[in-house]
This record gives sequence, C-alpha cells and structure tokens, in this order.
Amino acid sequence: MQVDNTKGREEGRHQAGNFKKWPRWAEALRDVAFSPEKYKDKVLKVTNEAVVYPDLYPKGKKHVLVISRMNGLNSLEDAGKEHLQHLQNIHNLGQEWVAKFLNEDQSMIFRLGYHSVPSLRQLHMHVISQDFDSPFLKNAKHWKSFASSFFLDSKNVLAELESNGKINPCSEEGRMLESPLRCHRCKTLHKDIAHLKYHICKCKIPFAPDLIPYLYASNLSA
DNA sequence: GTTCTAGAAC
DNA sequence: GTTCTAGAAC
Repeated sequence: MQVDNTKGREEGRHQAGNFKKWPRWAEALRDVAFSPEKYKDKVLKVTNEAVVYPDLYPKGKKHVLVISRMNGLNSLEDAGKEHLQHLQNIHNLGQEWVAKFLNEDQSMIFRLGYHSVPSLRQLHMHVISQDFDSPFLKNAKHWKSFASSFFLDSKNVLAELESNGKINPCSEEGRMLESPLRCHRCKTLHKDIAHLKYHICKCKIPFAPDLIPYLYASNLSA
C-alpha cells in the first residue's frame, strides 16, 4: 500500500496569520494541479512539480499557465527561499513552452510572470505572447494585469526571492486600477479598452529597452 | 477568474 | 441611441 501525503488535498495548512480565504470558483487551478489526469485532454505536460495548462481565457494568441503542484503554495505570498529551485523549475518549464511556440512562429514575443494579486488559488506562472490579440481581453483590468507593474516578471521574482527570502506583498491591485491605459510598445494613452485594442493590433514600435531583459523571442530587433 | 446588466459616458 | 464600465454574484 502506498501513502503519499505530499500532494494531498487537505485544507488548513496555512502559515500563521495567512488566512486568505478563497471562494469556490478560485479553486479551478488547484484541481488541475492535483488531479491532472482529470484534464488529460487539455494538459500539455505534467512533472512532479508542475502542470503546463492552457489558460481557459487566453489574453494573447498564445497563453499557458505553469501551475505549481506544491501543496500550500497558494500564491507568491507563501514563497520562501526554500522554494527558489521550485520556482526556477517553473520558469524553465515556461521557457520550454516559449521554445515550442517560437518553433511554430518566430515572430512571437513572450513574457513570463505572475500577477501580484492573483484571483485563482495555487501558484501559477503566466507564459503569454505580447500580441494581446484575443477576444477574451475585454476590460481595463485584463490589460493592466499583464501590461503594468501588476505583472511581476518571473526573472525578478527569482531575484527577489534570492535576495530577500520572500516576495514583498506590495498592494498593486488598487494602484493598477488607477493607472491609465497605455500601449505596452509605444506607451501612448488610450481612452478605453476598445480604442487600446484597435491600436495594439497595429502598433509595431519596438519595445522599450527596460522591457527587453524580460522578453523571450527569437529576434527582438525584428 | 467570468457572466450579467444597469446606468454612466460618449 | 450606442458604447463601455463597474458592481453583484451565497
């Protein structure tokens, strides 16, 4: 008889003072992480540590999640130095998928990262193409969650975990809603999401130098 | 996270 | 009149 407690579903293993409650709808990714066999027709890859899974409502032409399978790791708030290798492995899995996508289309550009205040439980990293060409991108919050400081690049998350031993819980959610709608390439302002979407499908201005270190592509100058 | 929809904004 | 945003959902 085999007993495996490491990936159990039991609740209540919260760290002291960390009693964030998650509504029922926020548990979807957790089920994928711990019962990937139930999602066999959709799951792209399963390892001991993570599941690669297509985002159900992709906000770009290519958008997948690398979902942690570690019990108790609900979000970046729960991450410590002991998770550094785990998060590095998640990052590497993301890069693996970037390579696959680039093999199909060399013109794509990707970013790997986390939402600073995630809506869904279980740590998950986004791998998202920077075209943001998707009918599921519908409102300002969608845009800002990927194109403002609300989006934390995986590379920076790893560096901060290395140096601080934790990810500082910055209150980005409120600030995000205040910030105006700006093109992620040319930084021009747009009055609403409809106008922004009309603009970004045409904008070919190269990305600003400060973003280059966080972009994954075949050729950034192209 | 999404859907629905009232009423604000244009 | 139509487009768009934002708050409720047990």
